[in-house]
Amino acid sequence: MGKHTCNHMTESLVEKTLLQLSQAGLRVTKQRKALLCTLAVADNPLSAEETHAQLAKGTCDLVTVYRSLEQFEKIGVLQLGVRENGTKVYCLSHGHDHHHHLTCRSCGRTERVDVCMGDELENIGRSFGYTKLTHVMELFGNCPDCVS
Amino acid sequence: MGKHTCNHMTESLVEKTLLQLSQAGLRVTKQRKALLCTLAVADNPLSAEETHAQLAKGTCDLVTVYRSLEQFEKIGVLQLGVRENGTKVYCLSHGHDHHHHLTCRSCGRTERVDVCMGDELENIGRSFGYTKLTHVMELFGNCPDCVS
DNA sequence: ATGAGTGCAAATAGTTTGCAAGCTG
DNA sequence: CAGCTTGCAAACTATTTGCACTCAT
Repeated sequence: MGKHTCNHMTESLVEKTLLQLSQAGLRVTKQRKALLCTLAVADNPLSAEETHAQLAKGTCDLVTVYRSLEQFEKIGVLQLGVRENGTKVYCLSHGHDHHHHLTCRSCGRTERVDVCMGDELENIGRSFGYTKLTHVMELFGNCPDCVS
Repeated sequence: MGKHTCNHMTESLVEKTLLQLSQAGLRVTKQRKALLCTLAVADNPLSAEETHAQLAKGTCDLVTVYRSLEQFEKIGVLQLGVRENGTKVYCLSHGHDHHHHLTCRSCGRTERVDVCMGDELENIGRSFGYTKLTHVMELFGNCPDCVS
């Protein structure tokens, strides 16, 4: 499986995201390109460690992954999630299609859940007078292969 | 503020919860009583460290807090949440009123959000063939006093 | 009395910070 | 060439594990 090359389908997505970086005043480096490429081909949210592990050896230090992912999330190109154990995970915000995930707590298999009541929730937040609202929503369960 | 004594309002709730422990085959110890008492009077979800800090000095080791909270969550008397930074937090499941929280990321102030689309979400999970579904849902924002 | 529960110490996992050197715009 | 970015080392926070001892049932 292509470890550090982007396929045709994800190429334009990465390009578009890199553009967003510049627009946000961040610099485009080979490390960041590689990171975005990895996230673009991932079919589920990745933790910093996992993202790092996907990169060709020597591409980039783990610390850089942490720092970049955090910055990317701040400018909105990545969406933040949490695992049941508290680990932070990130996935590309494909345009405006905010979504969530259903993760098997046994094997890690992940399904995409397009339902999101984020707006509804954030309106509630607004009604309390809160601003800069964000939310985290994750589903966990045992997948069909992990009936355990 | 009453650090380690339960007031009248929370007393019955703690008693009821202790009963649930026995029914689940767990033992009732003075440490666990103290833990539940602390959680019963807390007006927002507490992390293990925070729970421990509320206890009278010497009541119980931090490790015991971790172990107990985890077990309590497993038998359903506590509800698990996550902070934006991944820290796990717990609050008493007052009967069946599953709920969520809106937390100020600056001062920590917390509001209770009674809206929950958990059933809806867990049905989606079931439609994927997943079992033992749980979910985590937390809202974060800046409260009116922390416009920053 | 028997095994669940506890405390203490130590190990882990995930993440953050400091600082000097490197690269982007 | 200014300053954002990176790497390396080290510090930290949250949480887990091993083991002998204690206590609830």
